[in-house]
Amino acid sequence: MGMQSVSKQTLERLPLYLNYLKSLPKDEVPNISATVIAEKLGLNDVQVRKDLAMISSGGRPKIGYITADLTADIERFLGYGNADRAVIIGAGHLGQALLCYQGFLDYGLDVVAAFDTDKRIIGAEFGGKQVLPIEKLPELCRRMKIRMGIITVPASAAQLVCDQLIESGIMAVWNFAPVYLKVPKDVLVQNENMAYSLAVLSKHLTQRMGEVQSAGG
Amino acid sequence: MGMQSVSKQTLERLPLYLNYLKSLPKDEVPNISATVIAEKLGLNDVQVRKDLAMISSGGRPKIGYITADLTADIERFLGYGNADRAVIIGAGHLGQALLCYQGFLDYGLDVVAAFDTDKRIIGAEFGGKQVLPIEKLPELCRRMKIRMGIITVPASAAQLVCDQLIESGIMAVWNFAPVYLKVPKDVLVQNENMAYSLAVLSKHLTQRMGEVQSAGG
DNA sequence: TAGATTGTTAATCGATTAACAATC
DNA sequence: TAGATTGTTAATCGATTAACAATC
Repeated sequence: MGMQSVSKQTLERLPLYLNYLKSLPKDEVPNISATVIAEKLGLNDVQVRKDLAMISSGGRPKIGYITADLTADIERFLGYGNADRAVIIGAGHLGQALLCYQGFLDYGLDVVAAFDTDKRIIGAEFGGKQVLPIEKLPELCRRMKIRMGIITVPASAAQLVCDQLIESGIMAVWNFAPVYLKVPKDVLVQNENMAYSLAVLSKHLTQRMGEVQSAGG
Repeated sequence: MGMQSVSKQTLERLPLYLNYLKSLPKDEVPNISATVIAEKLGLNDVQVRKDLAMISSGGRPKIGYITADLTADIERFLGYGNADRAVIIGAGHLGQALLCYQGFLDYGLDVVAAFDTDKRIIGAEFGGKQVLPIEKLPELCRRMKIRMGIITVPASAAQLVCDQLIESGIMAVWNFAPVYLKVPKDVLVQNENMAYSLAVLSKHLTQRMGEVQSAGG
């Protein structure tokens, strides 16, 4: 048990475990084993056990983990509960969708406002959150000690916006624009790059198609 | 050179290379080296060279690759050009945002329509694409030979929708719902799970904060 | 007890990186 | 030519998986 740093792979699996634990009928499954979690999620059981060992106070042989405690341990580790505040830059379709998404608070993210340069959209509200002029970004970030920025502008504007965010004190950038962003090494960029996903999906389809054709001919 | 199967990591880096190549001023950079690409994208040059060796006809010592040829090779490999057709299930905010996004065609994806169960939204158009009743899904998928489905429904409905997609002949699922989807092993699920990204970003912020505090105290 | 499950140590696997010969 | 760059072979690294003793 401990709050030591955890590999990126482990960090990405933790929400998956949490998600599964929360899907269990309440109070009906007091204990849960790594073996069962692994099986349900299509993973290796030792891997699950190692991941859980990093963040929980441990399970008991034959019995497994206490479901409620494990759930709480993962949530605490992921920082759900004390949400990070974030701003969105770019209030187009995607920005609006993210502004309206009510579920972020459950994942420890509190989107406080959006920024844009388009006068026609400044002042509008989406999901109860305002679109402000980009000029107000530095002051608001500093005043509210905001450390996360979400980039939903077109690719051509993304690096400029990223620079402005860093200038405003942001330490973590969630980038939805399909570009590589250059940042200082203490700033983390997480790319939600749809082109990556599409490449993987598309290649799978092409390969499947090839197989079917070879099998047929 | 060859169309052999490529690791997932390589597949995810290819759009990054392509993106960089396209950002170069047209006709002004006839040749490009793996060394330069690696430097600009913060990667190892041997890694870039190995990735490119999988899909290109090769570069020349001292000169590098022919920019235009390399660009074309990556696009061909990723299947840009002959787009995969896809349907979106769930025409809420995120579904609408994806329907409206004009850039998918550039990435080899042609979204043909959306489906929903909500009568108030059925018949509406977003980005020139219609929202149809979910009942019409199987027939349309079969008739148009659609093999990719995009899930943008709430978590609670995602597995049901996924089953319907597979029933309709879909082979690749792009899942935006924060749930693990159970599928036959010849179907590929690519999760665009924002909880993963948020976990990585949030942990970075927590660790940075810890460092700053230790440095200060 | 018997056996399921934990947690750890060792082996395997695959991706990244280093070293280097070939070449333009 | 000299040196930058390619492509390949070998070494390293880290994550996954297997093996196994401990334990409830």
